[in-house]
Amino acid sequence: MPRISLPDGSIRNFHSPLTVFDVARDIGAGLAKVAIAATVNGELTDTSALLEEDCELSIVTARDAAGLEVIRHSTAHLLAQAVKQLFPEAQVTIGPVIDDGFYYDFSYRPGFSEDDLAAIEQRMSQIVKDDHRIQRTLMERKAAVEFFRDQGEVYKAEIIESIPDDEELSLYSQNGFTDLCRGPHVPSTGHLKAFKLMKVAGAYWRGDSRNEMLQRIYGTAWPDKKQLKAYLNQLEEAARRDHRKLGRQLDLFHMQEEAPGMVFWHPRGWTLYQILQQYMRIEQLKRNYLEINTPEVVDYSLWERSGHADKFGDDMFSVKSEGRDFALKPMNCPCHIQVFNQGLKSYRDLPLRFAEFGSCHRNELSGALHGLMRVRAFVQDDGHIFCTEDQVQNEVSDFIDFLHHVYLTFGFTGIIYKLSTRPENRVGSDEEWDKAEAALAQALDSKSLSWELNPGEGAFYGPKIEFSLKDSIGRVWQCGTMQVDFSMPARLNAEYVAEDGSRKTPVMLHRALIGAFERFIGILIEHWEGKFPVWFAPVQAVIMNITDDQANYVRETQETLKKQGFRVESDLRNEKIGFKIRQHTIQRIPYLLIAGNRELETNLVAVRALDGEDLGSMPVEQFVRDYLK
RNA sequence: GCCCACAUAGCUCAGUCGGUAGAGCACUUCCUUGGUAAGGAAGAGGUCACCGGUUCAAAUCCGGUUGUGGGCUCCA
Repeated sequence: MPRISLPDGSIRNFHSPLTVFDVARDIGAGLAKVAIAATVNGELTDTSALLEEDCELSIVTARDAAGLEVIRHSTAHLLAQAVKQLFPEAQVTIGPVIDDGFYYDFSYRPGFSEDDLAAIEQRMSQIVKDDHRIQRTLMERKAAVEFFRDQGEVYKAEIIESIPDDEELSLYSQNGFTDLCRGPHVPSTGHLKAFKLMKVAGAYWRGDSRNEMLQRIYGTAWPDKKQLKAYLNQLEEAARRDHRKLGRQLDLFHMQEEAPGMVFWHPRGWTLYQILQQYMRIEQLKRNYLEINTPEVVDYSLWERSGHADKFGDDMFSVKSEGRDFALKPMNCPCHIQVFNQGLKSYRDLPLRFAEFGSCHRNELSGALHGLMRVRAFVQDDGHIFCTEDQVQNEVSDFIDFLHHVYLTFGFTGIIYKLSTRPENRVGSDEEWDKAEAALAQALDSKSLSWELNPGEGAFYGPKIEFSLKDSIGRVWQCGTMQVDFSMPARLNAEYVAEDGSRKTPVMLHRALIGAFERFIGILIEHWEGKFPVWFAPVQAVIMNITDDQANYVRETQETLKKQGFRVESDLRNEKIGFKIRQHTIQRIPYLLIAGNRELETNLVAVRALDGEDLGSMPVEQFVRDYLK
């Protein structure tokens, strides 16, 4: 007779055998209806699970976070069932839960079109309406492999074969459709009330581009229609913040077919770029960086010596001139070593910090390009620190502080930290890797940052920390980086004279805070939704007249502000003031200054903030003091 | 590069059954000189991304190329 403890502290006794569902029904018919899973002694299970011993039980419904995951997982199975009904020759593979929904990968040579999605979704709704029971069964591994192979499901069979021998295999069946799955799942298909198939995409089997490309169908699922609708609205909202859209609306930049993956910056966008660069220049000078500049077109032999030609040759743009082969630099490091190598360096010179706003070109795969976020020509806030091994941790620590200072200036809080460690193919000794990985991890830990480990994802020359930010729809983009390099200084003969007079090879740290200006500005546009703070706004204020009488006053006032270095435009067009305000508000100008006869006579300007707030009339000097500075 | 879509005026988009293109905004000119998110009128503007095919006839159907978007892979 099991004793069941419930979350409210009560204990109920039952005669076994009984299931989770029985308990839920005992508590109330309403609960039994909405129960989709349960936790038994903290472990998530199906409502059909048998309770044979004393346990702590909590019924899971769609309202629980765990319940939502179950719903999404079950919706993925629902999708697979619908696909198998409509396209019997399609093979199932995997169908996991992801943020906001799920996907399922199928092997289906003809491929799915977007029209197919509508038909599949319709079939899914029908299966939900029929409310089929979902049943769990256990099977031995060998039998399971045979079971799926018999059905022609070679991918499933392959998955099962890769599962360890001792693990229990569970299968879930709904109206004749059976899938391998750890579960748990909702009790019946009728519990899946709000879902939508979002898109079809290709995805390589097991994430390897040498494998077959599968057909992936993405979907979203929610406890109810209202939440589904809210989610879809939220997506539309995010699309409004898209930097490509705002880039056009705010006249910041454009791209065109003749230069794929490269940016034409317009006056306002280039102003953003310059403000960001000037800000970074001042901040790094404060921290003892020495700014340099190096060539963009460099003889191919340097890339051969640095190792780039070997590993990244396809990604480099090359140029031939007078029979010589050149390449556009894909990164700045080899050039920085050339500067380091001029003149004999002493240990007293270390750490030596070079910085460059380095213009790089990389011939990225066409399919990888993405607005400002992934381009073929970009400028990095690149820097290389030449130092001794003992100086590494301190430099890394200072760098993280620097990065936090910069990111906080822009209001970024959700920074994602990843530590990528030694890959299989690498240079350097295990001792060096141990030391460098430990230095990076300790620098992160000493600041109490929570970071993810990316095992095996480091560069061949050393481990790295990646600092990433999210765009408006939650896509993660790497911006900052800190990499330890054991290889390149030696390859390119960098050395310094140590205390004992011997020649030693310095460690090189590659580092960037914002990463690429293009990407960072893309993220900033979305982060601020184009409403830049006044210090960053390409146009800080527009001053406008009401009638022609104030035209000269407006011109003079604009001149006064421009002479003080502020970015101010005037609007003297023969238009009503409401029209001008509307246009400049849409352009997200932080302050609008209005001059009518009242202001002309009193030598004031009427100030309106972007949010519409009337800040009153004031002398220009007061506006500068209170709002521009 | 691979999978799925898309490409019409400067921008946002419509264009049915294949019969040589349309709206709003923006632009130019004129009227209007006004007080905090769109004053009025007229005008100009398109080799329907590009190349080829089918057809008496192609923005429309078919094939290819380029670019863009969403994914996958990649991102030194």
